[in-house]
Amino acid sequence: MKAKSVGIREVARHVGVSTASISRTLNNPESVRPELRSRIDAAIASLGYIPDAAARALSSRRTRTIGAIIPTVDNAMFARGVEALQNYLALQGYLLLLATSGYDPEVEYRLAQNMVSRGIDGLILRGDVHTEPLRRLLASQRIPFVNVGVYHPDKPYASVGSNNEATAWRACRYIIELGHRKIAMVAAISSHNDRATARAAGVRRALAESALVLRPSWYIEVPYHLDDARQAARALLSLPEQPTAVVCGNDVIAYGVILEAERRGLRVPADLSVMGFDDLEWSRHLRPSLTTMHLPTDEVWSRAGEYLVKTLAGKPAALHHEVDVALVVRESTAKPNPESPVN
Amino acid sequence: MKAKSVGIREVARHVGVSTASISRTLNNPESVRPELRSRIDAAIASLGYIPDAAARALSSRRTRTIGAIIPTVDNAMFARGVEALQNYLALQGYLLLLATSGYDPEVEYRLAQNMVSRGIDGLILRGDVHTEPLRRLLASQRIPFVNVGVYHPDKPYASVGSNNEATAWRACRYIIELGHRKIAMVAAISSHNDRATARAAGVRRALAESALVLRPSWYIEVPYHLDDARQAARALLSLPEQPTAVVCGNDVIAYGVILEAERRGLRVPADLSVMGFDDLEWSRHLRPSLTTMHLPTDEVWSRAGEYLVKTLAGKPAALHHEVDVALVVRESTAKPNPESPVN
DNA sequence: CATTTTTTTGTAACCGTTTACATATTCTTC
DNA sequence: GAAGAATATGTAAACGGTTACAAAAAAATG
Repeated sequence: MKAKSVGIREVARHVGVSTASISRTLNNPESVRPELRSRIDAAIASLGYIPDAAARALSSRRTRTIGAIIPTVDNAMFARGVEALQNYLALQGYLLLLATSGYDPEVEYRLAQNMVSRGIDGLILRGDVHTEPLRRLLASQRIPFVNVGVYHPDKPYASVGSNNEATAWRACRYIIELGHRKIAMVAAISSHNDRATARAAGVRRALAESALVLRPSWYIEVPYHLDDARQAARALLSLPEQPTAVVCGNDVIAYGVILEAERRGLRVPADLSVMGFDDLEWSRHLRPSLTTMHLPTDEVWSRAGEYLVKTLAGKPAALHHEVDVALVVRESTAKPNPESPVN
Repeated sequence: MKAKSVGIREVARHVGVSTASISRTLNNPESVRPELRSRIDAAIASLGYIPDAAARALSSRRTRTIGAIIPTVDNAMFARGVEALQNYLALQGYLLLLATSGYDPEVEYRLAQNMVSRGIDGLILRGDVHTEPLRRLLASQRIPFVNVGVYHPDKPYASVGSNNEATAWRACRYIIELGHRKIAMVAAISSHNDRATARAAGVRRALAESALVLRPSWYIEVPYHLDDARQAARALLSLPEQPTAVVCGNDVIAYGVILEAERRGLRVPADLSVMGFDDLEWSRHLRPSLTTMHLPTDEVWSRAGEYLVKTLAGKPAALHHEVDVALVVRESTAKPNPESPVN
């Protein structure tokens, strides 16, 4: 009845060698004579032997597994990034252990604990708002980790991403240079989200530099859904005084704003300019296509993986990596139109 | 220098009991006297002891980890499903080990092997095209698994999803009943994708029942990207004889077709009806909003998790579960228009 | 209160690998 | 071809928990 799956001793007995040789062919093939190695390989194949990773991890203290904790996978950016990351890791012989925290640092901490206990070799975290216990945990276990989506060259732990504040500043600057003065922002929820916070800060700074101010009723935070973005746009466009441009925290929000504006009879960009952030795959296909800041998501994530793999291999790796962001001008932005009904 | 992280023996020594008691408080708290238990809990907390999952897995032969192998996470349906699944599993105290195969059964098999060696308690697979070795592997290791996104009550292994053939049939049937006769299909790549295959078959059957036939030039398969869908639409709409309706393999394709049709000056649905499949979150927001078949993605995936959790707990669970799909009529479909330029 | 039953705790073997170290084998070199 | 060096293989002790079984303590019974 019992399956009694084959272990390393079975294989050893079968070939007539010691378990050490089997282990070696598996982990360090060059160290065993080719003739023997091939006999062992044959036996492994014929017996269908699969090494037990738990035992392996226990005795070698390595798992070749990298953990990643992200807020949610139901977000095009993360989905894409995780895909790129997992492809990179697979190539390097690592497996990805993925969990989502729902933007809750408490949950993030528990997940990290769970992963540590499972023996991950390294950890990838999104952003930068981690609890102190989490940092202590990783330090005490000597687990290398990297923050993705942020770039903090001054901090002592690794990061790969861009400077969100500066990027948002550029986005807003572009809108100002187009001639807009009445500029609103629909941002992502900033609580426990340093990227969202930084982006809002960048916009504020750009405005301030032009002696403009983001009035409270022109700043709205919404979840990552078209519904909510439209809701925000509705509120914005019902105000007695309306903005001529909206800078958005991400492309999904921007698209929601466009949809709602057009539903209300406004033309984008003639009556309202809308600026995105992220440059999702479909942003260039929309009508109007989206002016946005392009982030090289794939690169960010695979570089994060690269950093860990290198570090684990004992090779030197730069602690911080900044990726290039680019302003992509498309159809959703234009000079403010004095003829427009909103003016 | 060495951290020498605390183990169970440390804790035991600290409290002055045997390791067995520590283990028991961890795994079966009721079996230890409350007074002792709380002393142990305190020691665990104060020492910051984290049990080593590898050792645990090795000696108990359980990991409380569920594996999932999906084609890609860069697909709104999968992303959403995985999110729902992981939430459910987290609630049940399981961790999700995720990997993507890129629609390659060979890769899928290798990933499964890797996961098995890591000791997953159960496995979730997308669809139904699995290699024979994979099935043998799971059988020999006695690892319960479930196929997601398909419903095959006649097969001996678990499935949860809908009957894609029947659903596609309904979609096409609806188009036919609107009065369309010139019907094209832009499908997802069918190789190694049973859902795509089944959907195409359903459309063909519906057509056949109305004495219609899907001519070869009106059937195009494309990857899951707006680009490719638009390309296909371009080809379709350049044909000497053009269809009045297009049934699409999923919502992304449908949206691509709409975008391209409108770029070419056709109005949807006046000149061309477009039918989607899946009902993504944004499908109802588009202009025109998408007529499509609604699939309860979240439910499908969490039910898959539920099946495994129940099975692992030794509770009985139905081997097959069919979810409800619904035709959602929105703005992208209409009766064929005799005035239309395409006629 | 002695005896039996039940509950709590301890002992130690075991889970399936890896790897330091010892030993055997093969290759160089003179 | 013997001595020494280099390489290949074997031996056996970890790795850090779990758990069957034994022993001790507490509770129930007559």
